[in-house]
Amino acid sequence: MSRQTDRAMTPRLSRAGIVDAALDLVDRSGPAGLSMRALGNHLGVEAMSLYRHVHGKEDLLEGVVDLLTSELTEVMEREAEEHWQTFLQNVAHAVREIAITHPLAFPLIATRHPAAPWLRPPLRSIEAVDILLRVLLAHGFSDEQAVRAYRGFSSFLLGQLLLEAAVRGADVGGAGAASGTGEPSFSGQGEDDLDDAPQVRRLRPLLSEDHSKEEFETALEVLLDRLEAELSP
Amino acid sequence: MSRQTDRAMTPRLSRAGIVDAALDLVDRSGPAGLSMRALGNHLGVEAMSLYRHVHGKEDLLEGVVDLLTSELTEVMEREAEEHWQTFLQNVAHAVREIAITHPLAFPLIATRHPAAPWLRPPLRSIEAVDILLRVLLAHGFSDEQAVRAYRGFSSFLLGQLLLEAAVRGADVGGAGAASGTGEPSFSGQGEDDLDDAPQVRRLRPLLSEDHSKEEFETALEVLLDRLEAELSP
DNA sequence: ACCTGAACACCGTTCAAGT
DNA sequence: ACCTGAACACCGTTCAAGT
Repeated sequence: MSRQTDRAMTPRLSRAGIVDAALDLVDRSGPAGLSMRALGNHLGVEAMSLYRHVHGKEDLLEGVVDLLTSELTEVMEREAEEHWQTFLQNVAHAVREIAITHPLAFPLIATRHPAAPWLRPPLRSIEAVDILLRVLLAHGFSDEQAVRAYRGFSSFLLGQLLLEAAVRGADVGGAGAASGTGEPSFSGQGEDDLDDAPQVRRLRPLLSEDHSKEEFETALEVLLDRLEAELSP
Repeated sequence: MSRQTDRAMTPRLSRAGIVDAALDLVDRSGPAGLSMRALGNHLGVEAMSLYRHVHGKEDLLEGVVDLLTSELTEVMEREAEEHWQTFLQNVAHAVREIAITHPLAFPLIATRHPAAPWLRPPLRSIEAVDILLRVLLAHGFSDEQAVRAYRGFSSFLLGQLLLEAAVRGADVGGAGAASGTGEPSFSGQGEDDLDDAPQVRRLRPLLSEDHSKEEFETALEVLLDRLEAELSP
């Protein structure tokens, strides 16, 4: 039927291909839109076939998270020789890039239980954490300072980017809600509750402005300044 | 059969009771452990009966989040006359209390799409945001400063508490994994990968220490100081 | 070696029917 | 008025069977 080499059937499925397709599905319709059956369908195959290449849905999601963060580890390896401030800047921007290009998938990175208790999302691999600690230690951080910096850095990234991803994810499609059909122009279901919230009503334009880029940059600056101050008091 | 008043059957089910039970289930086994059928079972009733009192699972989860945050709004109302720094301190501690007592449920607050785009978790009600803005404005914050403070405050809470809840949630039961039976003493599946991560291995004791309380307090201090500096430059 | 059909134990949800 | 049985369209996962 289809073209194939003489002896062996080229396998139509592979773990990498399956994980790619899974990320694709999540990007389009969120984690709720990812089912083994929908994924099989998307790949032109029955759902059961996936189990040859992936240990189950849990493993599949793990694969998606790894795919998202693998790029990040590469950045970290590449930038490991930079000054620690430049390094953290570039890592932060790389994580933000992931959050922005995959707003519906980013919560997976944040929310799924990491393999070890001292792995703090969004840095989810031992390798990544090791590089980060190594860079800090190489620039004069004590053990305690390096660990504290790691903690502050991860908290900062998570808080900032989860909220930014939520806003962008809502634009893309949110929790799989159909948009366009249905209510004609009902711009949110808490619209009249604003009568009891005069400040929110008055400041609505300001509250709706998107300053995520600048906020991220200045919050990152603040964090780096604080780390530097703690480093050489 | 069972005791009842003369005329009317006292309804065995109510929205509040259902939502209470749902939170109970989530607290015990995480969001994955909450199904309409399991919840019905837990309440001694068929799953279909729940639909009289709750619009569906989505609405049920909304109810759980509201239940978790209702206490928070009360705190905010009670503390609205305090100085803005005291107010933010007390609100922050109230949110942390929720994260600590409901570590498996807290991600719901963080991750579920809020009703309006300018509602930033973990502050999920218009009322709560309005109180916060009002307090800040009453103490000399400009509109822009108040909105910026609101954004910084929510990012801080989310990053800090989501990570703290994740750690505590893993102890409680995590993603519904059975603990105790199974592998005898296999303390985590990335144990030998530590060969390639010398810093992580060396610093493992330090990385495993839990300083979430102090970190929360000092990060909160830093945030408040920054807001104060911005307020009167 | 790889994919599939059939099957099992679950989901959320609806609706006519019972009391 | 409130709860239920039966049913529908979905899930994840297993396993013997097909090619």
